[in-house]
Amino acid sequence: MTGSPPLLVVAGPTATGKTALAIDVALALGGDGIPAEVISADSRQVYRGLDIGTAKPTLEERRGVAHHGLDLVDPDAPFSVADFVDHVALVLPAIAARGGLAILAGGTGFWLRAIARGLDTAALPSDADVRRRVEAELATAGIAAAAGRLATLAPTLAAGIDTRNPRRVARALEIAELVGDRPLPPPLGYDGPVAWLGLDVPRPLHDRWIADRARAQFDAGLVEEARALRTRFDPSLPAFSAIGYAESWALLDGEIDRETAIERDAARNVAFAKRQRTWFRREPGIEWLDPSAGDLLRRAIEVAAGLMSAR
RNA sequence: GGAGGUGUGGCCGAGCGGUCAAUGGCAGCAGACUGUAAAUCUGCCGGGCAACGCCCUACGGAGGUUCGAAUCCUCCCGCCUCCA
Repeated sequence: MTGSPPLLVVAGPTATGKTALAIDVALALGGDGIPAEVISADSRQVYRGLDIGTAKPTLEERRGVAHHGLDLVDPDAPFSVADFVDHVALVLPAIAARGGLAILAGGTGFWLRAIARGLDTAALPSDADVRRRVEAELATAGIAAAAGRLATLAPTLAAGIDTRNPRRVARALEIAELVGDRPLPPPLGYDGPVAWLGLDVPRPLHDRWIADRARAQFDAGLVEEARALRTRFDPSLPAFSAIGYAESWALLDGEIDRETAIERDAARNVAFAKRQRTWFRREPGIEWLDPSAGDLLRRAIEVAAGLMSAR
């Protein structure tokens, strides 16, 4: 009846096996007659063509489990949390109608939170023209001037953001111009049972997993994928800040050798994982599991089953 | 053999007599993050301390000049380029 099915969130830093676990759980539940579908919450896997570099699960790896959140737009299309929220809002009711479980798996903490805690995107509109103007203002007048204008235009909003961060200032100005000065809306919450699982591996081991995956991606043709993408799209697109592409291009251009490219790829992933941990540390209620230790699948299935009966 | 260049903190790279424990970048550590979030931003980042100040160790090595050197001189070591 509800538009929201039980939601199992699988969080954690990159290269810890979130996707694989999500699929395993979905298959296990499917075996018990409960349709479970995976929703990827990954800000780079939404782009078509960024496959190897984003570790997007292949059709084979998906093993027949329905996936959402993948290949939503071309790399030159803007795609923000709000777009993700919209997409998921379409997917969720369908899963609910089938009496299924939604498994939201991914490393983009902000997106995970937007779904599982309910980001009120309607209260925080966006407008391309306003946005363009505000960004131009920021570029010419500078961050200090823009922050100053924000402080007078929308003191409440200004007080709540990092006024040294150009992106935050731009967004706050955009909101201020569109809806005026008002406090940020509280989270909407999730309309159904939710459980958070987090996957993490001890650092030294994780570093190795990351290095291995980086090499595997290069072996699997990441460079060729990057080369092809560059012929069709502007390399400065936000999508290509995904790890692995700049490294591949540098390799193609003869600036670095293959080993260096792999090393850099891994190093960036390690740093990224660190930022992800910082984010998830602040996320309350995560049950952390170590994929290198015990049988996390059993536990994950337990939690999933619990969610279904809590429905 | 001759001419020249170069050696700086984990890496890259400024500094070229004092205001230098040494700009900046990267990496690292900690953190923020309600529409670019694999993004963006902030703080810390030689060691020690009774610590808004002091001490120690530091700019290839050893000496020297100077009140004072990473910065000048000498020798040595390493690397690079050019001429033979």
